[in-house]
Amino acid sequence: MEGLFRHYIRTHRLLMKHLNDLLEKYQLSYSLWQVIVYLKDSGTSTLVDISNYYQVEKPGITRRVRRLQESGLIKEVPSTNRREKIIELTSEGKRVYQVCREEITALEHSISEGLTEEEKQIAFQFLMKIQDNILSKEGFRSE
Amino acid sequence: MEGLFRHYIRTHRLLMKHLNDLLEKYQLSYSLWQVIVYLKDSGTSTLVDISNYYQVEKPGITRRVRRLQESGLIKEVPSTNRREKIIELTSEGKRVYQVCREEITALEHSISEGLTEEEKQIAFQFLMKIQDNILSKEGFRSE
DNA sequence: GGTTAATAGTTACTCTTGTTAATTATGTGT
DNA sequence: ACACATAATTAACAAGAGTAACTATTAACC
Repeated sequence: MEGLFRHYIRTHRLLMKHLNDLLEKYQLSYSLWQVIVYLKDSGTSTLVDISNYYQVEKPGITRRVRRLQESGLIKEVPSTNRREKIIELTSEGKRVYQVCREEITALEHSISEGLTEEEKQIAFQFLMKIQDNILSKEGFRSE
Repeated sequence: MEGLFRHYIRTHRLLMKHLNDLLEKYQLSYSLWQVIVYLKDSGTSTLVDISNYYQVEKPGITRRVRRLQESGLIKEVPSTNRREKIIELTSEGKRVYQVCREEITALEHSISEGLTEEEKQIAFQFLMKIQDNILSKEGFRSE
């Protein structure tokens, strides 16, 4: 299968460009969107949780969270633990999530046009398999 | 197909990390590797050709080419046209290409382990279809 | 043929994102 | 009580991409 990964990476660039164009309208980027999605799913979270989930170093998450806090999309939840910072979406954050979610879903549909459910299913399995293989490779060198 | 694109992007991060780790051993990165691959396929090229192919702005290509020239992997080809710069791989560049090519192919195989040719074929078609859809979307807004 | 317009490449600057290392503050375990 | 681990932050740095402005050269056209 010649060129599979090359096309994978090439397509990624195109996709990200569209996603970021879309999110830019809301003063967001994909990296900020990831935090929003994570909070939408988890309700509340610490920064370390997000760091582990996306495998991004903590300083990166600190920056993302600061920017989202500044734009009023997330807020800190009062907690007895004064070491960790627990955050959640504000109501404005939830609203923005909904709006973007719809736009992104529409984009995804238009991009998947002409593909059958079965093809998408196999593509999904392909991704999961690759992910597994990479992660198990990493496991062997103890990461 | 819920989460298809999320997984796509997530997997991309993992993949790039491995590719860059591999290329780092040769003082390369994926962005430099792209130029090498393009020159391997095309023989000679101008900077604008590369810029168009990868859809990266010209200053980015200028930077990549400068770095590759400094490390002696590409060189300028004498030409009558003094406006455009025609470049090609040096013999050292071709040697490095071969070495990296083998390593990358091995990495790709290990990452694709457990997938049938048919599955890879469908995944490839999936990527091509997405690419087409995105590009035709762009076409409509005249890019 | 000479002026105008387009093109190739570069430079300077900015932005986003990510990394490592060091620091502070707080919590846990023994 | 003390040593150790953990959460978060700051600072410094690097890779990569983008825009705008500029130079030099070529192509186009009247």
